[in-house]
Amino acid sequence: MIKDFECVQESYARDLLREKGLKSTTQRLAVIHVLHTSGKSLSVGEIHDGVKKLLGVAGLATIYRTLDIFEDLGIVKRLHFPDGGHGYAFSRGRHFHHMVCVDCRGVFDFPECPVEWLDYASAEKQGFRVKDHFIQLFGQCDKCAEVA
Amino acid sequence: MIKDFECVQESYARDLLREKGLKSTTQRLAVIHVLHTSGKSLSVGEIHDGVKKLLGVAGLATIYRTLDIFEDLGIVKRLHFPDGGHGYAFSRGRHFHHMVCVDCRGVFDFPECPVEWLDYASAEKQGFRVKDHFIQLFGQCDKCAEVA
DNA sequence: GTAACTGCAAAAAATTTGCACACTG
DNA sequence: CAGTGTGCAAATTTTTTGCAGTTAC
Repeated sequence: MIKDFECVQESYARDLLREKGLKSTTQRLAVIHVLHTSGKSLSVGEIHDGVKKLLGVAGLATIYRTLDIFEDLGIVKRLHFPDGGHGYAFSRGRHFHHMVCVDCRGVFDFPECPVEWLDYASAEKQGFRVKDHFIQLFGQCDKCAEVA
Repeated sequence: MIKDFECVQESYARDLLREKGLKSTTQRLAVIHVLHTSGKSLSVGEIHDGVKKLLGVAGLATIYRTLDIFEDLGIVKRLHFPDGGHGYAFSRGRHFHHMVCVDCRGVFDFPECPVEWLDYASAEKQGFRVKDHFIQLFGQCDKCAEVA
């Protein structure tokens, strides 16, 4: 087992996994470590590479399975990019929204949820009951703005 | 050329295509027809099947290319579903938001844009300039609510 | 006419599955 | 030690590409 993994997300993940009777394996913690040190959203391939660098070997299938679990647990969120691609990033929970820098794919919390402020009058007028939503903001972060 | 294609989206698409120097081919109009008659979001495969039924033959590659173009033009929007899948539906423009019924994948307009009501104070506090956003609401439509 | 398009078949990319072995709790 | 999880390789699924032959304008 590799030391130096400690971060908020790790202990949180350990707890959630334990609650569900799932195991905190080296590979799962490595995925967390990779996401943590990158500080941005990563593609499946990038996560796979990071875990391989950390552990020597890692099956791509394990990465997929791990990300599925983490997404269910709300630790991680699948983000969609304007170019059609997608990636994964930490999330503070299933119902948090994120801002993504289109240049570096860095991820920032977006604390407000504008949808909650909204009454669903127009939705109900169409006979639609809103149960959940997905929001993602695109833009440019500080650092990428400087470079440009 | 197949008759009976006429719908708002068709003439709109024809105009946009012409503006860009692109051609209103039978296949492109067929994609519009299929989306129009379905009245909901469809997977690439479903669109392909629909076009094949209409034209006899249709290359899958053409469907992909057509959807890419239509998405660029803002006629069509790629929607993401909670199960990880995705599909395409008509959009009134690049910046419209939609509600998707998780049962039938029907798509409804969501006229308000809650994000526009929002000041980006918290975003700017983090040094982030918001430039665009993606919103999708999930829920249940009238008909699916009755059945359930 | 001629550029833009198409279908096809092959290639590439992305994701899933089955299974024998390994590790966590 | 029991059941969960892993790596691997193969299977599947999804998307892209190159090209010779069409078609819209």
